[in-house]
Amino acid sequence: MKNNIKIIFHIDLNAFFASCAVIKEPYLKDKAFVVGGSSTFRRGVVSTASYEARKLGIHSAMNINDAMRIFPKLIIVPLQFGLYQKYSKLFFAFLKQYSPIILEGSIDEAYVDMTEPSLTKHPLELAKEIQEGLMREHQLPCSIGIAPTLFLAKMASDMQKPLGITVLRRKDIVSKLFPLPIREMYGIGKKTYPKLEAIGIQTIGAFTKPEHKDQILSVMSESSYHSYLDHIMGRSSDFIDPKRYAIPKSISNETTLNYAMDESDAIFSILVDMLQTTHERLVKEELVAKTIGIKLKDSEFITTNRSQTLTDYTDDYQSFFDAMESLFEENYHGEPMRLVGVFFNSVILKKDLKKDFNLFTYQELTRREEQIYKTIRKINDKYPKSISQGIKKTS
DNA sequence: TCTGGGGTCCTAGGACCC
DNA sequence: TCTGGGGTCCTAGGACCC
Repeated sequence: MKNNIKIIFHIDLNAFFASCAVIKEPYLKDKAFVVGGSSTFRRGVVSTASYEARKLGIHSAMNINDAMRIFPKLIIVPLQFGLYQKYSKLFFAFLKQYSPIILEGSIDEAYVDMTEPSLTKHPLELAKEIQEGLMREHQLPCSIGIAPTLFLAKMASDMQKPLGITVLRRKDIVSKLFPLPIREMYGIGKKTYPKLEAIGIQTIGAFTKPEHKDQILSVMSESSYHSYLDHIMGRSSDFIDPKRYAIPKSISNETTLNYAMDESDAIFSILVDMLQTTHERLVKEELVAKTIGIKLKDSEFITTNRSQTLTDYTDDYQSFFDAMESLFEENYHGEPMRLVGVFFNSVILKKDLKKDFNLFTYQELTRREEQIYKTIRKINDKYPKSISQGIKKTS
């Protein structure tokens, strides 16, 4: 058992893109609207629905056309990423007033270690202050989960929306977490929950029953099973690493085409455009990458990724271009494509490059040295006397 | 109903080396 | 002579999340 129980807050901005839209266009307040889509091409999906739209049965990931069919007077607000970035920054800056130990879970959610602040003020009071402060200063409604681990805090913040505050202690797990449908568990997605439901696991509580273990192992690996079990029982991580996600591990750019395109030159020129914009971002953020790849989706929406790892980390455009060109030539054979994209993998900070390289050389030298010593030891074992005599001579 | 775009993490197999 | 196991890197794909 842990001696020091941590107090982790998970703070989730409610309908974040919709909240930003209302800040910018106050007339949207209390209206049924959605953010997302690309109305000019009549394609795309709902990114975020306002709470009024949700009452009508409109939800995120829904096709815009379907949403319009439900409510023809639905207002469609285009995505404005600059706006979200701006309010996201204000959100995290606001939280830093309470604790420096913050993990940016995504653009609109944060994990904060509130153990220290809770020594002088009750966690519930702190949560109320944060919730009211975000609303008063930035017009951003949020839900807050308070728990001893990151996972439990995340589950707790989901329990009351909007504007909820939920405490989930280890002793509350059976009463508050166990009754939830298994599909509401963070990490269980649309592929896994039907499998679990099919074998009779309907709730999070049922998942934990020892007599169900064998059945569950028929639909997932033993390591996944134990990791989910640890999450549920409050045995997973309570450590917040602010540096996690600070540097991207990959960056990418992709686009869905309006129709299935099969002109090789046209597809390649789109790829070149995407390489340019992705490469610009790489340089702007002072990153280097080692792997470049292309992503293609055919008219059946079957995805193919093809990548190539270069000999070294680099930000040299021509190297990426050449690799991309050969990947395209080797893998594209004239099929109609609905989506094309470019991605960089194995991304690191440019300033870490020297360090990494030195580390590599160091490891390489160490490895060679060890080999040499091994060889010497072998010889030593074979001819102990002559070698020791030799050493004596030289010393 | 023809289906976004940007990410993270995990797994598994093959190649290669020791 | 045959066989083996472990570690690391690369590639591809899948699941999941916002």
